[in-house]
Amino acid sequence: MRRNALPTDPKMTDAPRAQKRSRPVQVADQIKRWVVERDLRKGDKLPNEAAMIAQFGVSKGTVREAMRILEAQGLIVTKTGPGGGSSVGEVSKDRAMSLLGNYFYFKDLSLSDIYQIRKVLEPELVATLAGKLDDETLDELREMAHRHPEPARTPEEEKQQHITSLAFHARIADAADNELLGFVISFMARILADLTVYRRLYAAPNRALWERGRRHQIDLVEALARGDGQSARDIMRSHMQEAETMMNAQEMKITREFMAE
Amino acid sequence: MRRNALPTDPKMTDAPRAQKRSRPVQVADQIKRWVVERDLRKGDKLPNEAAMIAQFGVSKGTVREAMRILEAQGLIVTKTGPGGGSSVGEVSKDRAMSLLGNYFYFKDLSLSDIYQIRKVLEPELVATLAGKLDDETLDELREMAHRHPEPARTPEEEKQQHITSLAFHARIADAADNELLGFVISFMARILADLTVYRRLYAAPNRALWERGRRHQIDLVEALARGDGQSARDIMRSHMQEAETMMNAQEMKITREFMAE
DNA sequence: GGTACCAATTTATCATTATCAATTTATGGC
DNA sequence: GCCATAAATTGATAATGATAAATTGGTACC
Repeated sequence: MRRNALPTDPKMTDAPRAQKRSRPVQVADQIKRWVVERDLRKGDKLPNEAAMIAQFGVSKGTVREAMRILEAQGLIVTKTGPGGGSSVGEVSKDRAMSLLGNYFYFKDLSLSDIYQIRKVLEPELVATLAGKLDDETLDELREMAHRHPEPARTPEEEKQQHITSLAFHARIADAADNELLGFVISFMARILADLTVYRRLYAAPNRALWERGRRHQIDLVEALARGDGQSARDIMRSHMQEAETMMNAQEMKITREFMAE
Repeated sequence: MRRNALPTDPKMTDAPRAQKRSRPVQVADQIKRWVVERDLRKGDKLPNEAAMIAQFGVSKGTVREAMRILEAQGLIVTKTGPGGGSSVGEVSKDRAMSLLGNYFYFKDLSLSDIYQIRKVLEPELVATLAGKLDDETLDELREMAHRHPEPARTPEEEKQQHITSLAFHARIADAADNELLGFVISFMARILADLTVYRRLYAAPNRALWERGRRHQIDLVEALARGDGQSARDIMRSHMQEAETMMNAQEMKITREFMAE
């Protein structure tokens, strides 16, 4: 299947274009078009600096600034030395999350915002994933679900357990066939994981609550393993409901760092 | 409330860092940190080129490349002239969508992927929005719902109707309190809108089907206006179900352009 | 003759410096 | 007030050298 196309220039038409935008940006857009026209894929090489200088009739500095633009967007990678130069580089999930994180840096997301979405998306995901996970993935999930057999006794342990739990959800998301669904869920897990660096999320929960959360994960993996989508959906729903309750019980200002790549 | 923080550098620790990454990237990261430390906001000014050259001890070209990196990510804007220079610029929704679109360029999303998510998110959104929209927004929605009183007679009209319908959904998403929820829904609407540029999405639908779709939108606006969240949710669910059916009836390869900023 | 190593060469990008052009705000004359 | 001009700032080019890494080629060893 042919792929999607890169965004080059929306607002301006072709004739009066080329004005008002800096040369590096124009060159970057031309390179994007060049890549799309040829349907280049990850690893395919671009012309080297000298060739671009000649082709676009701009200076070396301009070409380099254009390359930094494309590099910052994750679209190319550049290497020095013989056989080096720039080549098309698939945008990594990490980078995409960082760039999206920059957008939400200014947005003051709340925990309830995130849980409103988790509550509906995560059950949907596990329902479609039931019976489709390979043994290796299931084993990984089992390991994570069983990793902490006792409630945390220190804030450090608690933080570690929380991170493991988020990694559990992210691992499921990574297995999604639906890339968009998987991405959104992973993104939320990452936001939540970043938060724990700066603030303790869970207040000392009682043992019964903790045990229910653990059971949820364990039961979920087995429902996924035996292909029981409906059970998986129900368990996840219940799990999300409970997690949200715990979150809401906390003082919950969101203080997130700009995400790192 | 304090805001989230920018991603500077995850993988490397502080000591052995600063190696292996190009100077422009290092400078860009330092500027990010500088911005976060001072909690600068949109419009706040950064030091000018000359000052940065002095502060970081690098050449003008390096500083400029660093600026292009930050600019490409939407984090700064730069102006020439007296009183010009670079300043912090809130990442726009459009740019965030473009950058995210670059990621999915390589991912071969299918229509059913998108509808799997729309089916659960859009009903959730309208349920929380019922009774909370101002009159101006409601009027806009009414206008869009009523804009095409007759089924399309030509492919051009049909495309226009489809775009209006997606704008309807995007308009609702823009009104969301939950910025993440609104963003994801808008993003999906934009992907779908881009698709129509290259391919006719709807096959000649029968009049009854078309009329039901129109009714859905009209009824939805009124449910939102009178604050009836449950009805709004049900209507949207039904609407998504029907739209998905129409989509699935089509040959549906996804061929999207790289999104433009 | 082949193979493993190591140094020199070559091919790229990386980075600096110097200089001038373009743009836009500020200023001063009227 | 208006308009021309100056000043401040980024934009762009050219020339030069530094740095990184793959290739080449030589050499010793078996």
